[in-house]
Amino acid sequence: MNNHVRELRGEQGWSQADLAERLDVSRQTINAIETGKYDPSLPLAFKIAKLFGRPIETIFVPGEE
Amino acid sequence: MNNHVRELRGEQGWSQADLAERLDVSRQTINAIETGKYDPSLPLAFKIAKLFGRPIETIFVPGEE
DNA sequence: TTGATTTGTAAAGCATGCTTGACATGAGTT
DNA sequence: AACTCATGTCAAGCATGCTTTACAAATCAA
Repeated sequence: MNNHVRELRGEQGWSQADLAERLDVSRQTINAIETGKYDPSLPLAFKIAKLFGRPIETIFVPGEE
Repeated sequence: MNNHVRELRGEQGWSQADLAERLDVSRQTINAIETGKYDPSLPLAFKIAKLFGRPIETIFVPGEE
């Protein structure tokens, strides 16, 4: 599952630590998601989508590696 | 996290076992999601949304218990 | 070049998602 | 009554998501 978290974070000028704090998760979790180590849980995906003001489907893209 | 899986499944006249088979998961997984025992993973949420032809946000509703 | 920030990564541990197998109950048949 | 199907639930086990701590490498400012 590919995602656009890094680009969206970059648009806001946020570090991984900044984003982690806003989502109330660890910085390593953000890094793991951005580097494709694993997918977020559904609740975390919702928090990410809400923070960036976009539908989940426009941030996370299944089927890609 | 609340969801409308049971209603959507009912509209199609499918049993939990039917839906499980279409999603390639166990019947117990469907039952657990419908009864609110846990949320699906993000990949499974995508499969459910695709099967019912609706956005994830219209099937899963965070913030409710 | 030194120092501060950012990112990547690793290990160990706990929490959650999903599996198989099994059993109980209720509704509808025959 | 006996049978079948759908649903709920439990236990044990494996896979994944997330945590903290820690350290290394890259970037940029001064």
